[in-house]
Amino acid sequence: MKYQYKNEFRHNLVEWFNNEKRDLPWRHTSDPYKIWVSEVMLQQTRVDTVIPYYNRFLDKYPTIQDLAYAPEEELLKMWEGLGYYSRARNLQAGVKEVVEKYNSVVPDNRHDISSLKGVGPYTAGAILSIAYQKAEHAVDGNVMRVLSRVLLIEEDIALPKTRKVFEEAVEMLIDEKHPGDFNQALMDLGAMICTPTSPKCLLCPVRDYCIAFNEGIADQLPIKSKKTKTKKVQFKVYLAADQKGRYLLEKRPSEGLLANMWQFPMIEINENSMSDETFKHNYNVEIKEYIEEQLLKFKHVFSHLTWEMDCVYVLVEPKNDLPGDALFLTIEEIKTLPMPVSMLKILNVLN
DNA sequence: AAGCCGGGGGG
DNA sequence: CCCCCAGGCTT
Repeated sequence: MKYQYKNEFRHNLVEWFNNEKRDLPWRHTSDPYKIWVSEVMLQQTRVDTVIPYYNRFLDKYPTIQDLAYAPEEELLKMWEGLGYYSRARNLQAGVKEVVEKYNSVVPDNRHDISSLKGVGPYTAGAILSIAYQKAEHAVDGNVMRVLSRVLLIEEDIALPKTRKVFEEAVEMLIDEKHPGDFNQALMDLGAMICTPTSPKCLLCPVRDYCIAFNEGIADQLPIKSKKTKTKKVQFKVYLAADQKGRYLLEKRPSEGLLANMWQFPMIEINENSMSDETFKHNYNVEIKEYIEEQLLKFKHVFSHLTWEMDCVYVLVEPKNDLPGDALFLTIEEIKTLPMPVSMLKILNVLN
């Protein structure tokens, strides 16, 4: 596979980047640890969302050792609202491994860095190219979109095997002298010019070298097959206060959706089960009084799932020991726990 | 290869 | 309503 204009393409792209690049917090450092943090936060997450999290996170954990030994609950609280919470746990596991097995020095080769928890092909290439100036590919959604247009690649980017096509394309095109700038230039171009819909081709620094633009089909690329099917689940959520005005909270299981995050008790609504009976049975409590039959009702949307939440406010009295993962807490205590956004919406009503 | 894993912004 | 976002892990 050859591309006769690659030298000009490369030059124009990096030149554009030097003039137009966004001023982002992680572009003020070359610390591999900080680049690593930014790349993990940016997985499936927009730049504007990440910026405040990134600043707060590195203020709390300025060095790799600070993060390696942070309490998980505190770590999750710092990640609260970002989503994909396993990223935080995997990041800490990877960081801890670097501290203990690599003398706190982030590996500078693809083999070793890829062995770290949470570091996949993209993140490995991003850290290696940006922090260490290694000529490594870093193929993300932006890069696939840009190069599918420039090189008229019509493979389905939803298929895992397609990534290899783009990795080879980057290896062909990459600026060996400025690999970090080259990779980031592709991402900035994808974010600012070569956007998913309505690409601003007239402002594009490499449109002369873009096959799709010259054929007038840039807006038809990339090809992506996957479609999302979203399920609905109904829950009755119990804001259950005891005599002292504390609320019943529980910690979610250590695996699966929203692992280890805290929530108000919620019972899935089935056709053939009574939610209140299940609630009383599961938590060993008696419902003394219904304060609010419908305190709050809302939908919370995930990627593949929608929770339909029906929240009630009840006064309860413990009849026996609570389950091991549940306890009564004051509002102030609740606010220190990591909770998913769905639960923060409910917590806000209590104030 | 396909499913799971959050949340938000934009068309 | 839809899609997509500086993806990775598990099965």
